[in-house]
Amino acid sequence: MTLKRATRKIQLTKRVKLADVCKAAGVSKAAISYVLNDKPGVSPEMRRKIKSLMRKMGYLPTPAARHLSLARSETIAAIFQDLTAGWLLTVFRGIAAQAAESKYQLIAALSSQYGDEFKLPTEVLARASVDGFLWMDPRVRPVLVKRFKKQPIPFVVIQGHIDDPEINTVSIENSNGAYDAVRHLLQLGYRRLMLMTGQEDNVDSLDKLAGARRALREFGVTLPKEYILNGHHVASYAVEAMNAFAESGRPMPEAIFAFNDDMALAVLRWLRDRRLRVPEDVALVGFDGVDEAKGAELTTVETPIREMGMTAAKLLIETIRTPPEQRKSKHILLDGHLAVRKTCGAHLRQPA
Amino acid sequence: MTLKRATRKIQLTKRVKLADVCKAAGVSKAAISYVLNDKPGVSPEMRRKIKSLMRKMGYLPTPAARHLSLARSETIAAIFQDLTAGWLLTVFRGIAAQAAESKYQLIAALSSQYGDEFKLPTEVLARASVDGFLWMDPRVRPVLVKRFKKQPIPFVVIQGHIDDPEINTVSIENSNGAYDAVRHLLQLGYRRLMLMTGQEDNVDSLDKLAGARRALREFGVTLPKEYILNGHHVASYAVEAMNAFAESGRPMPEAIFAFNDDMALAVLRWLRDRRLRVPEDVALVGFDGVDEAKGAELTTVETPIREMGMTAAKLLIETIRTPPEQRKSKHILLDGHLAVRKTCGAHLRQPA
DNA sequence: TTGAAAGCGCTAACAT
DNA sequence: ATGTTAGCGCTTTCAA
Repeated sequence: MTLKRATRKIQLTKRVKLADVCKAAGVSKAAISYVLNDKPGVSPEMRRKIKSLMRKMGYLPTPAARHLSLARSETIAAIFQDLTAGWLLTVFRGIAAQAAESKYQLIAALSSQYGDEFKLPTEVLARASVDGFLWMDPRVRPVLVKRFKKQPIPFVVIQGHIDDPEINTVSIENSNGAYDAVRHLLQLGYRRLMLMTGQEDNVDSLDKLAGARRALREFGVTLPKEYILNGHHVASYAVEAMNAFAESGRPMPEAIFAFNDDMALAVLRWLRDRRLRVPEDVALVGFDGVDEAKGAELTTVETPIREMGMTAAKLLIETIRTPPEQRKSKHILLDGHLAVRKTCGAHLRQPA
Repeated sequence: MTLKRATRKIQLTKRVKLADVCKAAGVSKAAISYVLNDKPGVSPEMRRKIKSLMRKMGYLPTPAARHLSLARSETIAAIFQDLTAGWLLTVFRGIAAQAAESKYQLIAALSSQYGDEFKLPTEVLARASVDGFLWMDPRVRPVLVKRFKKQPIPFVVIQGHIDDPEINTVSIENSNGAYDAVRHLLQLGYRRLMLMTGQEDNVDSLDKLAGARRALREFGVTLPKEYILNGHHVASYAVEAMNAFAESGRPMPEAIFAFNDDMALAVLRWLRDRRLRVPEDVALVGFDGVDEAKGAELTTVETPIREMGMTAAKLLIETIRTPPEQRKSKHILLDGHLAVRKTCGAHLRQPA
């Protein structure tokens, strides 16, 4: 690390405040405030004069004073356990886009540094001027959430499986999407299926499993438990699971439904590394609709991840803008839909 | 989109304020404030009593009031043009980690929605209670930055190539890193080299080019301009450039130095798709040290991206905590270092 | 150890 | 159209 120390000191101007401008302009504070907030009550010429004076003096209103006076900061916080590429980043960018659109500032609070899933929201509420917050943490549990209901500050839980009528939630629907994916495979004639799931206690994974099971039941297909692999929703685990499966010597499935695209893409690579053709030898369907899926021609359940972020932010801001006594909480569920591409083999089995 | 409308209204508790607690406790506001801020001046028993009372009444101090009173919010803003996976996300997470470590809140401001590179910082300063900001935008120019020097709020420019002694900057060193990479290739005996650069006017790219040229000069090697390809620092452009080069019919280079890993990895795939062995037929070196480079055994100039974010945040917070009249600006330059792996062929040419 | 009161810099109701 | 002034909810000095 190279370090140059600059010698000259930074120039110092004391902060100009509203009172200074008002003195210089020879008008009252109210007039300045009106100009600042584009409100009527000031003559056009005075308005111009004040504006140019503010610019000349380098006046910038102190947000904290506005926040206190107005009792709102037009700032929201997004609370995430972590922010990694892919899913989470997409949700976050959706939130950021909607916040900007609604002229709100966005505080990013990552709990990876805090450990406790309760501490972070508490910390943010205590230290930051926020009008509300978005909460996206797979660890949030109804009990936890209840403790925040007492605060008179609104929040929205994202993909949190909280079934409390008093709490705003936005989630992506899992069960029907998984149902569609499996039904699609069954309709194409595949019978020996494999599921690559998320962790056993992951609610999203359980929902997808339920959907998959529903489709299997409708087609009267039974799935031996050896063909349900736990990939933890993570590519490397999926590969391990495939390796273990291969060693077991069981016949390869005709088709695989992976509960997310990360795993599906890993499985795709795994299969091709072993000279298995996709979809000719093994068909494959994923879930999520991440960007890479398109390039890989992966058939997958495309879900509106970015929209979920935007929707959650919009819902939060709407709630903030609604007088407390008129607020009603909403549960918004966003549906995915099957995007049929090459890896499921539909183009081979149902020629147009 | 399915929408369930919950019927029960959210329970409403009016916000408890300091005055309420002080009335309930039968003490003055000062006492409450002391307890709140862990300051002396209150007897232990009273302190306990007040604490339990605050909890019971669900009292949370209003941050905006603190901010105004203290003239600081312990909040900083990170201003990015956009937040995408890879480099930018890594910088951002470094910032977030350091902010959390220093107990600062972090505002994420993305200019993708604003367009103008000047508007966003202005907007943030006007609307958010921030004590300072980090500015990471390849479009920042010295003129632009000068306009913010007048504000009495500190900021740090990240990877911005601002050579102003009064402005704090943190950047990653490009030229020496590129020099090391090219010298390494030359030392291994390669002579017909190729450079895959960033955009012509990109300062980072120009710095790397200068470093590369310096190494070439030292070895007396001249590089025909046909072997300097413009990959715009982007994978897809790099592939296009390789395609165009292949069509030209010129002999393939013995070694390629790509100015970032995204391009290097793309080139790696391109080469292998054409049955060219790396490093046996063509050696390859990248720049950045992204996560994927390790898996691909890519020799690359590893740069401390995350550290840059952390360092910038730390510098900003230090500046904030320094009385204005004592502030001195710093220019911090973080060095990368060559990580020798398989794609440069060192293990073949210099057997241990 | 405790309390009273003067800010912090703005907004907005009210008076002129 | 413009000025006056009482908050907003906290911190902190000063006096008791």
